[in-house]
Amino acid sequence: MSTPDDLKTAGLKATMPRLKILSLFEQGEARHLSADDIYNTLIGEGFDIGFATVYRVLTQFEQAGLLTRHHFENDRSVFELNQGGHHDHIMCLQCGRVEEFYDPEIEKRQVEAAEKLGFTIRDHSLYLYGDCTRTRCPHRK
Amino acid sequence: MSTPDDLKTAGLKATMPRLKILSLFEQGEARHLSADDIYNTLIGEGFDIGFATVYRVLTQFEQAGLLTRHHFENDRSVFELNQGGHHDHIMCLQCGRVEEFYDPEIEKRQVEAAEKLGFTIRDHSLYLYGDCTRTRCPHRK
DNA sequence: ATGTAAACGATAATCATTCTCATGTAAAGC
DNA sequence: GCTTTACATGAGAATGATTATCGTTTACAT
Ligand SMILES: [Mn+2]
Ligand SMILES: [Mn+2]
Ligand SMILES: [Zn+2]
Ligand SMILES: [Zn+2]
Repeated sequence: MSTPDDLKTAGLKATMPRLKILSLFEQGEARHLSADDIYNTLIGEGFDIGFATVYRVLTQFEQAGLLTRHHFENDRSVFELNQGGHHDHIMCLQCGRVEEFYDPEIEKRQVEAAEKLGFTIRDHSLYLYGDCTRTRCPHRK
Repeated sequence: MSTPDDLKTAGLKATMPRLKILSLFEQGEARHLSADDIYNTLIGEGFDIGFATVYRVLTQFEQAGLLTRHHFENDRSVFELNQGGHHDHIMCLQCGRVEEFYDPEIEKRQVEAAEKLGFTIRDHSLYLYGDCTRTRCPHRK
């Protein structure tokens, strides 16, 4: 559960929609949530909320540094709680499962590649797409 | 300029819209073109074409292996001719300039990271975002 | 408790992309 | 060259995610 102070610290008023949304991430059912996921979960719990609020709050949380927004290769954004530091993602094209990884050598070489071209990196995105190699993908939908 | 055979080889009828679009990439004014870029350029040249055709043809070219589709961190897709092999991209957040790079070590480590997680990579996307370090960004809009 | 600026939710608007469908055309066969 | 026909095209509607608008509600400082 998230506490009102989590929001106040981030410079945001502690409103009910914000607390509910932050809680969804903190209680950790799933690490990567879309606006749609959040809207449907909260409506399903009987909490009255609108898409406008969901999108507004997600953007505010991103700007406040509470969440990171990801653009996988489909059309919608997913969000993830900022905890445990930066990492990159791999998604199974069969079942949609997402796993995380971090390779400091890749990170370093990204900076170097940018420098060689006269750029200073501010951000980057790295997504791998593939298939679970297990005989039967355990997450097949 | 593109020749009808370029299309026939790819298993596509040599129609006027397809030839025009492929030529835009081959004559190389810009390496990275959006559907909007293509539509506006052709309309500007007095050639009558619709967005439906532009999007349809771009998808066909992608499936035929003639083009690669890129999703930068904005909302629209850009396309690039498949020549010279795979590479990744860095975009200037100030002026939108795009440069290309390729680091075999990064590529190798991506495959290894995937293997460790039990995945076989089929595709990946790596985009760096930053600023031109030159005193005055030469491409500022 | 009250006042006020901020936040909310319903709904309309955007915008890139895709779909529908009536018409046009490339190229295969005569 | 001329038909045939399956495939391609362009206009415009539809889609789907996200954003903007706006009247109402609420957090919270006074
Ligand atoms: Mn990374
Ligand atoms: Mn790459
Ligand atoms: Zn899988
Ligand atoms: Zn620049």
